[in-house]
This record gives sequence, C-alpha cells and structure tokens, in this order.
Amino acid sequence: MKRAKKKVFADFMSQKGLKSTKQRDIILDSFLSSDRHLSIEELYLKLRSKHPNIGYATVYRTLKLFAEAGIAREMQFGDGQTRYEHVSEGEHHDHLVCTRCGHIEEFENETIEKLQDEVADSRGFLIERHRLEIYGLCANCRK
Amino acid sequence: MKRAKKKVFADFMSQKGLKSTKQRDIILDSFLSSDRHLSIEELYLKLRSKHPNIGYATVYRTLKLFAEAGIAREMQFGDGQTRYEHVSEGEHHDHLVCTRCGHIEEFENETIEKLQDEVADSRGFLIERHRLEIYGLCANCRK
DNA sequence: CGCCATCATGAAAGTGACATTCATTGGCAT
DNA sequence: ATGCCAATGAATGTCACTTTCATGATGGCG
Ligand SMILES: [Mn+2]
Ligand SMILES: [Mn+2]
Ligand SMILES: [Zn+2]
Ligand SMILES: [Zn+2]
Repeated sequence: MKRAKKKVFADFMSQKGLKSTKQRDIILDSFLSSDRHLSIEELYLKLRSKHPNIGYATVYRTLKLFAEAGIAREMQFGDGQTRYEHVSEGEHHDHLVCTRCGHIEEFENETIEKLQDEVADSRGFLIERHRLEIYGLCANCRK
Repeated sequence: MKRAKKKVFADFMSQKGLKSTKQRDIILDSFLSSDRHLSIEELYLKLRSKHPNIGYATVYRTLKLFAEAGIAREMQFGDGQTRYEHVSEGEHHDHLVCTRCGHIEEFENETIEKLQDEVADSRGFLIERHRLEIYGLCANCRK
C-alpha cells in the first residue's frame, strides 16, 4: 500500500516531466509512515531532526504535489492549519474530531451518503464533493 | 424576527455591561437585513457607502459580539473568508454550496442527524457540534 | 562521461485575512 | 454636567501560507 502510493506518485511525476529528488523521496516516506492527518508544520518539524537541510517551502510544495497526484488530500478542521490526509483510490470517509486532544477518527456511513444524494437531488444540486465532520469529545477525553 | 434578535442582542449587551452605540445599531440593522452568509469584508463594504466613518475593526468586533450573543454563527466554506450567518434560537441546518456562483442553500434532515448520533455513540464520542456541507453546482449553474 | 536546459531548493520576502494596540472619542450612571 | 470606563478606527502585529530569486541538482543527449 505504501509501495503502491510510491508508484502512483512516481508515475505522476514522470508523466508531468518533474524530477525525482532526495528531498521528495524523504518527504514521501515520512508522510506515508505517519499520522493520517498531518499539517505542513508537523511534517516539517518531524523531518527537521534527521534532515535539517529540508526547508519548510519544500515540504509545503511537496505536499501540494501529493494532493495533485491523488495520494493526499487537503483538509481543514478549523484549527487554523491545513492538514493532509492519506487518500486511497476510490475510498471516501468522514471525520470525528476531538475538540480537546485533537484526535481524529474516520468513519463511513452509506446511509448518510445516500440521504445526502437525495437532499441534493431535491434541490437540483449536482454534487461534486461533501464534508461531514462531527466535533466533540473522544472516548478518552470523556473519562 | 428582526425585532426579536435586536432584543436578544440588547439584553446580551446590557447583561454584559456593554454599551449601545450608533455603530453597533447600524451594523446590526445591516446584518439582519442582508444575505444569510456574509463575510466581514462584504458587510464592511456594504456599509462603507452610507457610513464611511465605520471602520473594518468595528465591523469585525461587532460580528464577534453577534456570535457571542447567539444571533450569528461563524462559518468556513473554504473560500478563505469567515462568514457570519443568522442564527435563531434552537435552530440548526446544514448547507449546499455552489462551487461556481457561491450560492448557499440551507437544509435540514432529521434522519441524517440521527445517524450522526449513532455513529458518534458507536465510537464513544460526545457530540458538541457538527458540520455537513455539500459542494457542487446549484440548479441555476447546471443549466 | 560531460553539457546544459530545466527543474528543484531554501532563505527571505510577500500576501491576505484576521486580531490587537493605543490615542482619542463617546455612553451613561451619578 | 462630570467622570469613569467602554468603544472606535487607524495603524500595526500575527500567522499560515505563498511566491520570489539566486543557487544547486537532475537527467536527456551527444
Ligand atoms: Mn462522506
Ligand atoms: Mn446538521
Ligand atoms: Zn480527545
Ligand atoms: Zn451556482
């Protein structure tokens, strides 16, 4: 799965005539082996210790590339930072966000999706995408 | 309804020991008689012609007060601007957002709400709030 | 290989939408 | 009318990107 995404990215890059670099390899590796909802800053700081020579701008631009290539998606959870989450082809999910500890859980609910389609249909809307986020306290923080 | 919200705000202000001012009256009046999803900038510009002496900072702070008082709510639709929408006591709704013309429609769906509760329960989450936004083309823009 | 047109990098500067400061103005209880 | 304290708005600060630009790397070609 990690290997599959590396291939998707490599294909995207060569198809676009872009180059393979040491920085991009390192950033991709780190991204794929970390939390599913990482901000630019977080990934940058995570790399900083082992690779102090990688700049914030490179992390920023590389994450944008991941999104373009379809292996990442930009998300806003209202904490003031853009987060990048892993994307798998054809997969979709929504989120539960803990307002205390920041923990993010994912869920899928086919019935909700269907009801959204019905709402859109009834208004003549053509759906491109949607976002459903439930904010509250996670099981841990409720204790 | 407009009168009801003015009272809610007036009560909030006096209860907080805050003062009634000409600017706040004007801003409240303008807010209540405009689009349901207005950005600070939009409201500021709308006022600018008739009231060039009202500053951006005052509009900004007054909208925050509206939110505190419970007659407005801050919303993010991903266009880079915070929007303030009208709120009525106990009312809730979600949104359909047109990605072409920016048109925003509101809807309520009790079944979706119930399913969200079930999802949260099954994960041990205690819901504080949620957001559901459907992005796409409105009936007009599809033509 | 070695060239070199392109692309990539990162430090620094720019941007945009808030958010705060501060000197001055203005409510309003007494 | 007086004085205290909140309100105002021009200016400035902040923060998370976003872009610029001089320098360094990549990789197709001969
Ligand atoms: Mn979904
Ligand atoms: Mn809802
Ligand atoms: Zn938590
Ligand atoms: Zn539209």
